Amino acid sequence: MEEGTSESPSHRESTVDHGGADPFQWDTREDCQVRQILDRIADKWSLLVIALLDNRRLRFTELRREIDGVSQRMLTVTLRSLERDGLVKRTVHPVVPPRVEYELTSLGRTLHTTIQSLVTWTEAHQKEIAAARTAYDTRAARAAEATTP
Amino acid sequence: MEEGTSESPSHRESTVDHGGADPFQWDTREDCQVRQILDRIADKWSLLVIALLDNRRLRFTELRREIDGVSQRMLTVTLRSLERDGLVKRTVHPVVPPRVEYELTSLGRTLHTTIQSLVTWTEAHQKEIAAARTAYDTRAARAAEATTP
DNA sequence: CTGTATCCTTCTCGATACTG
DNA sequence: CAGTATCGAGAAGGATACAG
Repeated sequence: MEEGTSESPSHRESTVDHGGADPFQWDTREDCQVRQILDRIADKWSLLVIALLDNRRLRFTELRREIDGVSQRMLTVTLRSLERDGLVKRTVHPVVPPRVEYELTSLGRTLHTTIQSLVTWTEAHQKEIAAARTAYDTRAARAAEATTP
Repeated sequence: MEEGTSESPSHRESTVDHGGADPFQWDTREDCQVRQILDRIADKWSLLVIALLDNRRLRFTELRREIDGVSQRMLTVTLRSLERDGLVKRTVHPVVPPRVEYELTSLGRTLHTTIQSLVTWTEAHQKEIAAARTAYDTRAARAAEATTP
């Protein structure tokens, strides 16, 4: 597998070294911890997997069917990453044909809860964002039309 | 500019159409609203910009200096996206040389607040995640060594 | 100073084929 | 059923040059 490991090829230590006493200081470095988590939950499929696994155990094919559009490859890669991070538990039943089930770990469930606040924010503000986009695009269009009348 | 517009080339309406009464139903579609917001804050630089702009007005060059590693191009692209979404306000002072200042909008500040819960979660669980990764990698290494002794 | 335009490299992801 | 392996298209992002 050529990806999915994301074993930070960085030259710097990943451990945060806040200079002061600030409990939560944003990290301007590229290998920031928050960025790593965000990259995980914001990639194309992880969010959906975490959502669908909420309080359920699902088989590979069930996930694949529910997600609609995910390739076999990407579902595998996504699940491996989530498993590696301890967010998803993978259970292989030694039967034939193989039966593999996925479920959130307790850590995964706490992340799910946290993500909900983001979902809530999005639900609450999507109108504003849509409006801002429209306004911006309208202004941009008018500016372009002023340059080329 | 070949990017940054992200004018959803989707064939479907973006407005959410939950079938039932669930206040927050996850959307399995690709053009899900939450995904759009996540893509914004999880791209390589937006999170840092939002973080640095917290309660401050900064000039282009000041942002560039503070972010460390961002290219001129990507800072511009990032700021334009954030501005388009109504998260950042751009103020041009008609002087020469030009002076442009950026600050969070009130919408941007609420997003900043929301993101903090994710930062908090990350701070609280980064040890667990690191441990999970180590454990997974160790298991994987042992498995590989068992196949090729 | 604050951008925009272009080129070019790197990475991601999907399609496809094959396996235990 | 649940993957793994390989390949290629396209997007993202950095370097560089130029402009108002």
